[in-house]
Amino acid sequence: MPVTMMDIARDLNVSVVTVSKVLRHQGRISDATRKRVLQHAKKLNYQMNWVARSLVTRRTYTIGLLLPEFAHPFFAEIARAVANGVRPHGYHVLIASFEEDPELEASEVDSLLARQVDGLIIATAQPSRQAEMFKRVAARKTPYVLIDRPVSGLRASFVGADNRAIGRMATEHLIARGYRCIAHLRGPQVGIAAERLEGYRSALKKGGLRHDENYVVDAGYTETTGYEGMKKLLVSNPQPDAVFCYNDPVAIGAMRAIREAGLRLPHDIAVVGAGNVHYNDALSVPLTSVDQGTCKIGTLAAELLLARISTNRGLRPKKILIPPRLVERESTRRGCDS
Amino acid sequence: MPVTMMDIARDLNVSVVTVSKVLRHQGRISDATRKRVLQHAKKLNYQMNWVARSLVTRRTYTIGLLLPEFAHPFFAEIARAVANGVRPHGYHVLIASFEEDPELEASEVDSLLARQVDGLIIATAQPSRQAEMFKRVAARKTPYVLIDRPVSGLRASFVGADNRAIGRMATEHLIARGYRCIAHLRGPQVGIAAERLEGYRSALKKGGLRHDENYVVDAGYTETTGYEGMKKLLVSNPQPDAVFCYNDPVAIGAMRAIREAGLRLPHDIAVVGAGNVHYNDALSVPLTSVDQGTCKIGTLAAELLLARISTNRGLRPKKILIPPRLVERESTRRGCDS
DNA sequence: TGCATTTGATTTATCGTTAACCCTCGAAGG
DNA sequence: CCTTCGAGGGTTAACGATAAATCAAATGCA
Repeated sequence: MPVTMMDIARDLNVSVVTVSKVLRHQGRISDATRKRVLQHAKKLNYQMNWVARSLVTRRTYTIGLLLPEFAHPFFAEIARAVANGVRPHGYHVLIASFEEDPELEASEVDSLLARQVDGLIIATAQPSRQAEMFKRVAARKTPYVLIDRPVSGLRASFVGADNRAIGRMATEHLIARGYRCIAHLRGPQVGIAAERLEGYRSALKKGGLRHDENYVVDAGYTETTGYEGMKKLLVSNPQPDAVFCYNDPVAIGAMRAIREAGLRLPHDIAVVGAGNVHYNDALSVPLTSVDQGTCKIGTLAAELLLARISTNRGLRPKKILIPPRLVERESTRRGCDS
Repeated sequence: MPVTMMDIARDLNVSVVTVSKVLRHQGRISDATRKRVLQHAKKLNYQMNWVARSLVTRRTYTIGLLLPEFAHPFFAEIARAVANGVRPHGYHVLIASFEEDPELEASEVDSLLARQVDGLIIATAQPSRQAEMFKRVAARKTPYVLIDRPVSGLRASFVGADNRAIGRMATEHLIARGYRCIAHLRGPQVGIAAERLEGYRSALKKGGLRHDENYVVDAGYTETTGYEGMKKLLVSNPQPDAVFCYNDPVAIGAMRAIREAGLRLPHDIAVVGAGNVHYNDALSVPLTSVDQGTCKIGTLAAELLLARISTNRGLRPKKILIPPRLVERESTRRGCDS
């Protein structure tokens, strides 16, 4: 029912190809006919049928964005950056979230491939060594870029935070502020958490501080688990005077536990988070946090992917680590209030 | 390069149509050939080319989701609900954000239509009476559902919060808790804010309280503007003992202003927000808020749209208002601490 | 046996565009 | 006058699927 090139062609007594050429600014067309076509197209309010075009050009100008979960502010911001990054180049974004379910993830990847996306950006939840899914993507020669969660042993482009640096920076900050007994609420048993832990350790070592294994407690990645984790830390002896938390929600949970224990923040215990979510300022004690450059991750991933798409091969995988940035707030400012 | 139906057909000495029928579970096919086709398809790792299918069936199984902005938790959650809502029906979501720019919005709508989406879900920023964009959508007979922001005078389906009820519920709650001098930090000059204001007024009236125009102050929709707005309210005479805020960020800003003025919360002034963002619990004084059923908005919009798509016409526009729900926290619990 | 019906598959014609090649006509050049 | 060439188009054949119609062989039924 919508207007097609044929409608224009018929009305103007020219061939469909001529119309197509005009609309693509391609081929030799006289100014006269070009004008007529353009004018009539506008009059009929013609809109390209991208499905038809895609079929023949084999390009959809669509990229797939596969995320574990959108509601999370981190991924939401990435989605935003990706969409804004590809728009100027005429691309659109087909999103899919898989709620941290690896099987759903794989099936969504297949769907996106079937829809002929030109490229994929994935924050994967595939268990390591399970490269089956990526093989299928590679088999189609569809370019893809991993974000946030690297997959060891996979020759693929990657953009993510420098988690070691995050751990190091947070811990060094605490040391610089004079804290000496620094604990860590670590995240779930995956690569990211391990790297942040490693950064924490290396900073302690470099600062000449003893590393006590009791000061590292599993705390998941939510506020609740952070709260629980902190309660465990509070009974250790000696009580830590600072905590580096896996992420901001964990830090928020930890702060609640600290307050409930009747301790003052940051006077008795300082807290650093990671992620720098935008409401950190609004907390009772604004939270010092390591910003992981979320927006940049999305932007760079988009850039990288578009580069892969246009120069269709020859490029070797590129890994980009975004350097973190410390945003200091009240939760680590002992110097100021005591 | 990818495997096509023709590859399968050639290998098996059957026609392409036979393959197509098997894959669609349609038409009469003997068990023998069905099995052969299925087996060979799996062996070649065949994946449907949805672009080709869409061209002939005129259905892309793709819906467009147009949002003013994704990073906002409200819209992020809606996106999530929509995606999860349509997935079981085989649909995918093409997203576009327009950063509150009406012109960009219109151009994105055109792009999505050109990509032949089966339907659209839009949280529009088109100025009222500017239905040009919607006319183009309607001209294509592409079903669409508006969310969150209604457009007056447009015969279109809509799903959103019941803003009058939100204003009423928040205010009634304050009245029930014994507050008598209730102010309102209102949002920007659009429909939503006006309705919440209206709800606020009607609750005051119903509660037999006098309505003082000085108690209604513009406060935008961000924390900063909320902070500024509250400072103005604090110098009014008599000082209000409760504030209903347009949304949670505004409420957070207001709470900061209250604290900075040396007043206790909720003892001296109570605060209610709206939106019930998920970090309200983590604030210094957990914020009472009116939940607007964000998730439900997305889910229902998806449902409604799919219904329009499948029964292609005859349905008259349907407007759904999600009834709000009050979530009480510390910020309005005077009874408890005094 | 003869004719209608069912079964299982094939043929043909799109869907709306683009790629690749072909055609025509007038002007230029020898 | 004949050839050549380029400008300005047109023709034909995909792209990878589905819809609709058709067909041959097997089956049913009187």
